[in-house]
Amino acid sequence: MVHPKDILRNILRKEDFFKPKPKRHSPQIKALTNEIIAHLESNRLQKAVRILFAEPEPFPSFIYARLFQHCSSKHAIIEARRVESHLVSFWTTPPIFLLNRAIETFGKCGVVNDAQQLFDEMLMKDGGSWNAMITAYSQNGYSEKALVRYCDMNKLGVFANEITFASVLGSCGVVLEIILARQVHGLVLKYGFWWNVVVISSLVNVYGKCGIMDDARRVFDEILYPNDVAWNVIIRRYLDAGDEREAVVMFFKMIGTEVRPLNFTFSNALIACSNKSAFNEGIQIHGVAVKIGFGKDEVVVNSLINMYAKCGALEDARWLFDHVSSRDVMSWTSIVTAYATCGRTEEARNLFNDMPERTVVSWNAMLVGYTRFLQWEKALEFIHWMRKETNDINNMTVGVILNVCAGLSDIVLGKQAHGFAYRQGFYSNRIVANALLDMYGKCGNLKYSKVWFFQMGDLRDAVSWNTLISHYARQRMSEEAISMFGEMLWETTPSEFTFSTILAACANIFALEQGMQIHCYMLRNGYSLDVIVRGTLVDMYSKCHFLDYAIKVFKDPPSSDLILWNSIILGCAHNGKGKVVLDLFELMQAEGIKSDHITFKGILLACIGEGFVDLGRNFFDVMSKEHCIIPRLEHYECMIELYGRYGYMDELEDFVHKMPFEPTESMLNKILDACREHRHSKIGEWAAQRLNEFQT
DNA sequence: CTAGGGTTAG
Repeated sequence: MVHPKDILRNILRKEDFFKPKPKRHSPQIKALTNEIIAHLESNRLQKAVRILFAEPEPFPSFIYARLFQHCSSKHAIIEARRVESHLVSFWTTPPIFLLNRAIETFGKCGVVNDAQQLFDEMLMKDGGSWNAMITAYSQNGYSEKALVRYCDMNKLGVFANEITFASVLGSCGVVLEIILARQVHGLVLKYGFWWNVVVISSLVNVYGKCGIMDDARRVFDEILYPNDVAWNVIIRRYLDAGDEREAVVMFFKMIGTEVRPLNFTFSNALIACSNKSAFNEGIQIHGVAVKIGFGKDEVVVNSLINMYAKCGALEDARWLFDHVSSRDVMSWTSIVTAYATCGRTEEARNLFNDMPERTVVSWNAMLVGYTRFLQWEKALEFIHWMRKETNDINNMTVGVILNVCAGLSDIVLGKQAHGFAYRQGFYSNRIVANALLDMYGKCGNLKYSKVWFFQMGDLRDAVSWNTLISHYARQRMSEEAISMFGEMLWETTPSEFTFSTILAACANIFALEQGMQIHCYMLRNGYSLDVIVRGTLVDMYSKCHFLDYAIKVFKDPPSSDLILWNSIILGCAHNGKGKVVLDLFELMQAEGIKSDHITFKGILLACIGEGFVDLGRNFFDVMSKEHCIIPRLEHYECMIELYGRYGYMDELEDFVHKMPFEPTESMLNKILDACREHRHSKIGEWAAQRLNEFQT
């Protein structure tokens, strides 16, 4: 069998026929050539090119190659164009390989149009020309064009080689072209390129990017000696696929081989630890990094800062930052992010102010910190400052600006931000579009939210559906929310977030039937019942007086999540199972679960239901004295209800006068009712008088 | 000689 490479070689040999015979260069050209080399060696590209134009005749071909090489590494577009123009002007037939170099250089300089023009004008092309063109497309983000060119190449019968395949697979990975990638996989095996690490790791990359980790792993395992990039690819793909565990496992497997990791591989492993809050593994990776000499690598240190911050070890992150030898924008941004995302926005801001230079990401990090901790005013002030200082914004910035408008429920501001997003050209970005949807909903303009929702078209995703449904649910339009859920199933897949929203809507209107259906849907389709979903399920069942089911969901599997315990406690309290509430509370103590103000609200409600006045008073005292929970308005309301309902009027009077704040209107009404019921005029008169003051 | 991977925000 004839190897395709040989066929290619034969074709080339035929083309040699058309080449002009190599001619001797004049002594003058030789002198100029030496001059060019001298300039290039001392890094004077411009002068070198100028000398080239001193003579309108061909120079030795290797000099063009060297000039192109310099243009590529310096991104020198003008010089590249000049060298190419000399080549095509003064040669009768420029050698194909030099034109290929020109195409590559244009590609590296980011001027794809120049590359394409030259490619289209070439009368003679070889496989290298196609490779150069395809690579130029794929390196500049024109993945579809790269793939189209590859198809043209096949149609013309030009053979692809390993370089073609590597580029094509890279583009397939960007546009998730799995079908073409599989075809290329077949050709790679057929042509016998299975030994080529570059090609095979590109395959691993495509499979991983398309979410087919099983195939990615199978191909990876067939690499005899994976190199650093191959390991990096498989680890990164596990990370993106959400399999952080396997990413870390693979990282340590790699450490067991001779291959020295890349700094980015450390980053990827550390990100995996951050996502899973795997502090111990993170520390081990830190140890490895120091041991094999990555302790001072900026990329690694920045990732370590992030890892420590995300694992809650802010002080360790700070220590690293303070001791890093050379701080760059990214380490500054990392430490600002660390402080901002854990709510220490003040310290984050101080660090931010000290930054020698900033990027959009640094600005955004601050903004995200403010919004996550609901500091809307500060966020707004920051936005104004940001707009004054820099024009650098991206979709993230616009999204957060819209979040701030939503948080402030300021529709006027929101509309301004809407216009801003439109003018800045971020209208067709998914994050921005969803933020816009959310903003109109939170500002109370649900009507426009819905209009925009339909206008979004292809931009609409599961997040958009969740957003709109949650706004319907939040604005007490539960029926609409539930019917939208039905429509959602036609277009996209619901998430746990969707289910908890819908279940809450069901609970609002006591739609037991639908609630149960949702519950069954989740079980049938293998959704995990996380604590949030279980909490809403418990809520839904107990609101619909289906306490047995609520308890079943609560019990299995056992959980130590406080919110879940609160849900069942409130559920029992509202269903008149006060004694169960007290049992549950005892169990909670035994399990060592810390209670909060909601737990105690449930307990007090239970005492009201059962008429345990002394017990209730006792719990109210214990709450602040032993559990360090400051009683809130609703706890005081409960106590007033408790004393009032069971006629403990002296205790009631004493309690009300000792309250650290003025009684509210509804409290006074409650007191008045109790006084009527139990014929106790003294405090009743007082309450009536205070109520009158309220009305005037 | 050309080719593959890639940090910080949500």
